[in-house]
Amino acid sequence: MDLYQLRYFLAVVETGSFSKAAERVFVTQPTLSAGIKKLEHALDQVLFLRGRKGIALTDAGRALLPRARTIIAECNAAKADMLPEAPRRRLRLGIGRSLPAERLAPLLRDYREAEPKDELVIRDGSEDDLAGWLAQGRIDAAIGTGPAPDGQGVALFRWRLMLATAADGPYAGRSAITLEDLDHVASIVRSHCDCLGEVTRELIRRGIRPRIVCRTDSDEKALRHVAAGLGVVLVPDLYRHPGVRLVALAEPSFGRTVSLRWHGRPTPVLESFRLFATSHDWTADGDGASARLGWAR
Amino acid sequence: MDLYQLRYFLAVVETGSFSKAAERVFVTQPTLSAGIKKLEHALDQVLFLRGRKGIALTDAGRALLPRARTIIAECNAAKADMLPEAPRRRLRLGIGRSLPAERLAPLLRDYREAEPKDELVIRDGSEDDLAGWLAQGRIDAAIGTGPAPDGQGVALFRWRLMLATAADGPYAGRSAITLEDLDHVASIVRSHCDCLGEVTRELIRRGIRPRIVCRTDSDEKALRHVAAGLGVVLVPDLYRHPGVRLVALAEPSFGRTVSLRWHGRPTPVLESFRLFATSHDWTADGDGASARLGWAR
DNA sequence: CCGTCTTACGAATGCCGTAACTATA
DNA sequence: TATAGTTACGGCATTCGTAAGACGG
Repeated sequence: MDLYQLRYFLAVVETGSFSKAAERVFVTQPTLSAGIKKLEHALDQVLFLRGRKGIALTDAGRALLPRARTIIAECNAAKADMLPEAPRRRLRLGIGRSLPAERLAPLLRDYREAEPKDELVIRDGSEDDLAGWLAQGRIDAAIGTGPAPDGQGVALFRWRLMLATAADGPYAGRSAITLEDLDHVASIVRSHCDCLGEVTRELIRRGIRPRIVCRTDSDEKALRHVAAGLGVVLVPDLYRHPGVRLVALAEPSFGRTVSLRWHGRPTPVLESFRLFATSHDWTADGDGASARLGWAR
Repeated sequence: MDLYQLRYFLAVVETGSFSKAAERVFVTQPTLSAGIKKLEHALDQVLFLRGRKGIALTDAGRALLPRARTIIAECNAAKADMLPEAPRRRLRLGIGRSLPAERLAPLLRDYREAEPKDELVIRDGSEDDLAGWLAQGRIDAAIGTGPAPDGQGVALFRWRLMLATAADGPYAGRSAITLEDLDHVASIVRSHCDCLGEVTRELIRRGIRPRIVCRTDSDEKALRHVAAGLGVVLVPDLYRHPGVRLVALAEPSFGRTVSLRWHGRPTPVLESFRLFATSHDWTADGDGASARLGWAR
């Protein structure tokens, strides 16, 4: 067992792929692959299930994960301890309200562990807030769905609206639905949804009238109502909730590309964060279990 | 920075010397020396002060120590996690009452970190107790001053009786005293002391009569009384107490050799523990600060 | 055919041991 | 002279990159 192997291991877990992990640790993909193999051999355990859908942790891998995290975090902290008075780098980061916190948390935690000396200051707000703060220099960068000026932003991932329905409800078995299926259906409206305008316009254009049973600006409440069978709701596919199944919206697809964007010349700490964010595994769940794990269980 | 370097680092701290550390990690001494140098270079910090009296940790070394401990402990634990159902090895260890617990604790902690799967069961008792338990097979090994049958014991370290006196008291400035100096001096008697018989016999033979002001079987109480100026007391040189200075007993030297001993054929776990105990730094304080540090401060 | 991971091979790095050296007591 | 640590040098393991192969969508 060796430190670099644990770094490779964490990189694979955090990026969700061998190739992206290789980028993150600045080696070629075969080199990283060999490193993981060495680690697996040293522990005499298979750590990842390599499947066409991606990478999944085995039980042994899950057992190793928290230990690897603390080992690498302690190493980084030890190195940080030794550089006294390094000018503290700060990154003020604005985050769009529409992004679920549990998706962002792993990225922030991973970054803090990798760069313990950097200070991350998070603030969330609407897309308008973010644009304003960015222009005023009150934040250094923003993660959201707003447009990025040329060369001052990178796409991170894309989400699409999906229909959230009770796991035992009428649509639970369907692989996809269309807007027409929503006519007269008991529906919940997330009043803060980024796509609300587009969707209602399209519904009106097609003469579809869902039966609104609840309006809320809380995603959590909306999903709980769905789980309870009150109705259905359109949510970004990032969300997960017990008792709720997500069904794809077939024909007109509503969605947003979430990007990291900034204003002016990127600072060093921003470059470092950008490297992390662009190679992050956005499909993973907040607790480290992979969303792709479905195929492995 | 690399794992093997941290292992070297811990070995040096725990054994108090480069040579003994090299034995412990099964490399030659130059190899270990180079490893430490690599670590110091990687962290850009001097970790050890090499003096003629031994090794002392620098501030940087002290800062690194707890992190190195958790890193290595987590690594060992991770490896241990991967071997499920390894037949749990148990070592029942008897410890003589005369040994201060704070001297033994570092050894036990270090061993537990190095071999997290092994189970250490500690029991303390008098030397007679230890001998009896050992013969009955109720403990696997004993650490104490009793004699070891041939080939069934190894010496660990030797202590001598020293005079404990108040730091601001009359003897505090002396480098050594003789028994004669104790005539009519206010003295405390540790009634459980291993050497009590020898000492009193010698005092009587010489016609020396200290003035007994307190009898106790608590080392802690005795030393507190000394610090308060009640009198002096003879204690093993292992002891430390705030406000108490130890002065050597010049001419007749009373002492004991502490050894690890067992009965019959040593088990594998005992061999493993013996390796640790024989290369342990018995001069170090319980909190990891070195007793030899005097020369470095 | 592209994306993803594995296998194969040559080069460079670096760990390790032996041996010689230095310094203190 | 003995003990403790450092420096010098050669052997060998291993990490890394490049290139080619296997595998599925």
